[in-house]
Order: sequence, then C-alpha cells, then structure tokens
Amino acid sequence: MLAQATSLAPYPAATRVADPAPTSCRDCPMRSVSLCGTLDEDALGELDRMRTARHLRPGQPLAWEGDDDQQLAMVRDGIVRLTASTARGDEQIVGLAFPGQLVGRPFGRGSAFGIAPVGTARVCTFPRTHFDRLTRQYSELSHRLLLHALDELDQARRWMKALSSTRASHKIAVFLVEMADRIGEPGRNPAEIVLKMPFSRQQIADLLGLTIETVSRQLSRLRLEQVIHSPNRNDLVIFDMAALRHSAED
Amino acid sequence: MLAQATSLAPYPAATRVADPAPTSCRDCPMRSVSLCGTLDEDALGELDRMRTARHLRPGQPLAWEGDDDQQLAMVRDGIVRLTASTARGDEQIVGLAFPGQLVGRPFGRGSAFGIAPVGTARVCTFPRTHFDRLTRQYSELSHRLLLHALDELDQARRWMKALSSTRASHKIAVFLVEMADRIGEPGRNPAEIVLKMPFSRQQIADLLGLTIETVSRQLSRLRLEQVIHSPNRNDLVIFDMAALRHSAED
DNA sequence: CGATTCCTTGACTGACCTCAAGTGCCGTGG
DNA sequence: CCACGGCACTTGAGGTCAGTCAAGGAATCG
Repeated sequence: MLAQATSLAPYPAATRVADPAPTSCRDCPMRSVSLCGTLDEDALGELDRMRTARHLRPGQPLAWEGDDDQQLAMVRDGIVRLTASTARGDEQIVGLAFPGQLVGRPFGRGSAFGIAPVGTARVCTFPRTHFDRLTRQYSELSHRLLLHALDELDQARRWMKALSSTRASHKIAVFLVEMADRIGEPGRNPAEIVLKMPFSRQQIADLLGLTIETVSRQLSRLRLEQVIHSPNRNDLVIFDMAALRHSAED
Repeated sequence: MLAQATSLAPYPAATRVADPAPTSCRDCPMRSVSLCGTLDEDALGELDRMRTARHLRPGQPLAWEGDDDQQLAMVRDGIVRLTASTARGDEQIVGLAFPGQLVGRPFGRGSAFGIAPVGTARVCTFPRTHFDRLTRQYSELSHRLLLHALDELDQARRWMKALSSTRASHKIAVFLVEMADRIGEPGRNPAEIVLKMPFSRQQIADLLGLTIETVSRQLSRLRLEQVIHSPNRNDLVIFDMAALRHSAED
C-alpha cells in the first residue's frame, strides 16, 4: 500500500526544501509518494503534456468557491488549504493538502471549496477534463485516485472528530500533534520537536473553528506551562510532546 | 453523472418503505441509484454470490472501531452511522450512510470507525477482500466507487463546515435542513415539511458535537418560536423552512 | 400499573466570544 | 540612526451561551 498519501507519516524532507522545478513528471520527487507512482511511460508522458507548474504566493488563490475554471493541482511543495466561506464572511478550512496530494474535484462540476496556499506553495495543475480522460484511460491511475480519495475521507473524518470537541485546549493539542507529525523535525535534544509554523493565527483559528484570540491564549498557556516555546512567529519548539499527545487523546 | 449518491436530493421513496428483500442484485431497488447501476450480468452475478442480506436492529453494530472482521455494507433501507469514540467514552458520529450508499473501507486495513444502524436498517454485506478483487476486475465498478468516495468527501467537508460553528442554534438548523432534504415529505400545507425523525436526541447530540440537553433546549426554542412542531418523539413538522434555512446559512 | 428509558426543564458554572487596548516586529522614510 | 506606520499577535474585561449536575415528566414495555 504505497499511496498512503494522507497517513500521518512525515513526507520525505526533500519535498519541503527548494523546488528543483522538474522538467518532467518522470523526474518529479513526488512520484514515489503520489498518484503517478507506477504509471507507465505513455501515461507519464500524457500527464506531462497537460501539466502547468505554478508558484503560488501567500493568499493567491488557485480557485474560488463555485469557480468554473476547473483545475486539479498536485501539491509539490508547501501546504494548500481548502476553504468554505460562511455567510458572515469568515472562512472555515475544511481540508489541507500536503506535498504529494491532489486537490480539486475530479469528475465534478464546480469546485465546492476555495483553494489557496498556506504561505507559499508550488503546485502542478492539470485541466480537469483532460485529467478525467486520463483517469478513465489508465485503470491504474483510477485505482490510485480511489485510494487517495479514501485516505482523504479517513483524514476528514478524523478531523471531524477533533472539531467536534468543545474544548479549545483539545483542538490546539490535536493541531500541534498533527503539525509535529507532518512537518516536525527532531531538535538538538531529540525529545524536542522543532517546526516552522506555516499557519498564521487566523488560519489556525479557521482550521479549528476558534477565534484568533482563543488560539493566542491557548498557545500562551502552553508556553507558560513549558510545553512549547516560540521564539518568534514562525518557529515553534515542542518540549513536552507527551503532554500534547495526552491532551489530544481526548 | 448518475452516481450522485450523496447529493442532497431525496432518495426514491421506495427505498424507505418495507423491504422487498430482493433475491438477487438484479432486482435490487438500489441498483439505479448505487454503485452497481451499470454493471454487466457477470459482475452482478459475482456480487450476488458474495452477498449477505442482513437486518440490523437498533444499536446492533455491524463493526466495531478497530475491528478486523472486514465487511463492506450496502445500505438498502434505513440509515447507518459511522462513529469515532473518544477517550471519555462518548461517541462522535463522523458519517451517515443513506440507502444506496456503501459503508466500510475498501482496500483498507482495519475499520477506523464503528458502524451501526440509526434505528433499524437493512444492508447487504460483502467480504471486503472479495469486493476489492471485484473492484480491480471491473473498471466500471472501480470508477463508480471513486465517484462515491469523492461525493462522500464533499459531504464530509460540508459537515465539517457545520461542525465548526460554535453556535448550537446554527448546528441544529443545519441538521434539520439536511434531514428535511433527505427524508422530508411535503405536508398537508405544502409549505410544511413532515418527517419521521430516525435519530434519538443522543444521536443528534453525537452528530453535532453537543450535549443532549442543549439539543433538547434548542428544539424547545424552535417549538416555542413556531418554527417546528413535534407531537411526539418520532414525528417532526417544519412550519418555517425559510427561517431554518436562514439560520443554517451561517 | 410499575419500571425503565428517553426527554425536558431548571440553576449554576465555566469556557469561549466580543470588544478594546496594548505590545512587538518589520519595513519605510526622514 | 531613529521616527513612524502597519500588521500580526497578545492581553484584558465583561457578557453570553453551552456544559454540568440534578430533578421531574412522558413514553414504552413488561
């Protein structure tokens, strides 16, 4: 089972550093973790021809909610968020896509959700209809896509469980544990976990269904309790992973 | 696009009445709305041979969280819920399956969620490994399964948006609107919508991430405001659908 | 007609939201 | 070099709303 795209295992570090800007899908570092893993030369060539590499700057959306310009995007570097906006104007993040994951809605009509990077991101986009055709043509791609969708479904349901919690401390703990598993690196003291936080406070709030103030207060509390340390906005050190995991349990 | 299994359109009324207990998949009333819609005779025959019809009584689980007895189930009548239990012992419902929908995890290891009926339900079960094999064999089935998974993903994300709301009144409104769209029938006054509520208060609470008391209070409030009427536990009449939809907007 | 289960209602507490002010960081420009 | 402004984040005070605990009512079944 290769295509555990949404498992909690960290992605290869190479996928998070400077973009080698591959000239073809064949050389893409995503290939081993993603949909295209076992595609043959023909399919890979077709994929290549319909591909557009894009560099998304912070806040620059790839698609709007209800957009008809239908594109699929393979995340190559960074994190991409799926958002649903509420009538009050604030946004709820309903999904995240990490390197190797596909965002967008194959075989759909319009995109039900907005797609934008968290920070900056690099993606390869494919016209939806072309990708759909390719999927119907190569059953292996179709199967990979199915596994990917099922994994995302599991992930979404795990998030639902976390969101349903009423306590902010629990949500924050779940979030930090997930981030540590995704993009954390061991620090000098191997018990510590260091991570570059790609999310703003507002984005964390949107993700967890909290206000920015509550997020800030919870992080301050964890800082006070020596569970985490944050020298600045972007860097976060987790001292007491066990305590976090415990809070995240329930 | 036939297999819009999770669209909000109501299902054919026939799927909700007394079970004709079909003797073969060929005669199954689900066939037109479900995965097996366009399968050929061979595939249908194979499906038939691995099929077990089951009648689930209230609370009788089809699978436990972490269960290794892997089955897939096609819902024929009633509603089936997917639950994740928290360390505190209460359950969060992370998904619902209506007639025509498949529950369980194809190509997975263990079931990550508990599966049980809401009230009573009739399902057809299939051994997972056999179903997997059939899926790999018939690309049309695989494709249908993919569409089904993508629809469920959209549904899960819409639920996440609703769950993220902090206000109980909003959650209840979203829930009632969803129920009305799913299983509601026009009443004597066509503006009214009548429905048989399959969920207990506890189940509504589990679904929305609320307590049973809050659910009860919110329904009492709506009753007081003449938005709904509930002569008893099981019957619900929605007088003011517009007000509900408005509350559900945000 | 109990007994059980499910639902409703009440009083209270506490957590999170709201509104508002304050702090630190960073780039710009004097 | 410092002054300034903008921005994101932090902190504070107060109110609201959902959770908790507890009691009472209604339906269902023997």
